[in-house]
Amino acid sequence: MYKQLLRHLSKDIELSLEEEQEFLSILEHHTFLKKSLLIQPGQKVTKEYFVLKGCLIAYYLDKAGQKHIIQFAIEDWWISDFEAFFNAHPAQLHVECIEDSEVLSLDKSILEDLYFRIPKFERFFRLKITRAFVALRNRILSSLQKDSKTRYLEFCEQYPNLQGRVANYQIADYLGITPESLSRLRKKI
Amino acid sequence: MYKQLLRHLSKDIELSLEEEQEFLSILEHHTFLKKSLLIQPGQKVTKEYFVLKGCLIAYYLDKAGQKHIIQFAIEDWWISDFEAFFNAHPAQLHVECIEDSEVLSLDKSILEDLYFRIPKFERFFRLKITRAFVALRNRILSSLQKDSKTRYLEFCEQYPNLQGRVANYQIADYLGITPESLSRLRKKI
DNA sequence: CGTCTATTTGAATGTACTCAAAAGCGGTGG
DNA sequence: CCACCGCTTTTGAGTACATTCAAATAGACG
Repeated sequence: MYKQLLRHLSKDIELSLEEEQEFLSILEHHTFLKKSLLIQPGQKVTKEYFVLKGCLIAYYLDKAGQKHIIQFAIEDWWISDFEAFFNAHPAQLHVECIEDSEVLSLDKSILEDLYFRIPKFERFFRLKITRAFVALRNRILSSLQKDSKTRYLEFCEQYPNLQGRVANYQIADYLGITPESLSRLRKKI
Repeated sequence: MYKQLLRHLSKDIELSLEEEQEFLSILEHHTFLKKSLLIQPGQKVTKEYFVLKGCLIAYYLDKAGQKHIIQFAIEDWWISDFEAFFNAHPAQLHVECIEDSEVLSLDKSILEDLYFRIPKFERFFRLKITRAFVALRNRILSSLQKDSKTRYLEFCEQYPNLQGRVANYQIADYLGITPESLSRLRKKI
């Protein structure tokens, strides 16, 4: 079960057996049912989550009761309310399971200790956040530049594994359009 | 002149005098006239830039010849084509001075050496990219959630220092609307 | 003063939105 | 196995808003 995470780490850094053990020792394993909330607005966020199995979303619920999905996460993805996590602000987002899920959690202060002891881990998380940054930058570029049909096609291409696991109205929301509009543009394809 | 950058670093990490010297020794100083291009599409991107003075933009030029501004940078900001920089891809963006500017440049491979020698710097750049990530996440959330008037007002609030230094049609582009639309909504305020 | 660029205004167009309703789909219980 | 219920998707009609294109005005700079 932890092999999955070690394989994930090994793409960026090489760890000795002791370092692997040290890392695994600070993780906690959780299972959640569909609709469970890992994070709710207002809470302190001390953990980020690595998805072993299942599917989760991070979303903002506005005053009008409208959900705005910021992130999907399936196997091998990390999820949290990262703003709250990094800046020690109260959460603004919900993080919710949309399938029964299994995750590993990583505590912020324990992780920061680890950074000091073994800088290699700081390297790993720097690379991880850098890639996430680039992905967001491309998402913005895409929304500035392209029409919704193109963005939908790109989404399908980019996240083929999400097909069938997330509802179209959630994809619509992620893309910043209404479910009706998405339905209409899908018909034209 | 380097004090500005050291002050910037000291917000996140504490450096000894030797470490400060070591860091300064790997920087290069450049001055550029308005309209100079620091990066053009297709080039290798080996440097990121810290702005000492002036104002720069990073933008994507699409097939229709339309500019799409991804980032502004003034004093104490970093700018580059970060995707190209981090992933060693050819540049997709232009980075251009919109005022006469003075910058310090930091070479990628030299910086990575430094990370190994002094992990503290890896920490600094991890924190820097993390904040940039959070800012982008908020930009996306804002574009999913809010109408263009609200987004314009937020922009003015968030970057008061850009007032008067960047043209309205550039702000319009950054917000993803046309200059005409921006002009109309400004009239209503 | 004249030129070039940026901003504003106007009118027509189009795209995506809202609201409402129907159709499709899946799961549950009789 | 079928009927029903809730939820998702589709369809339709009317509306609002941003866009395009064109032209006029305003500002900056040599």
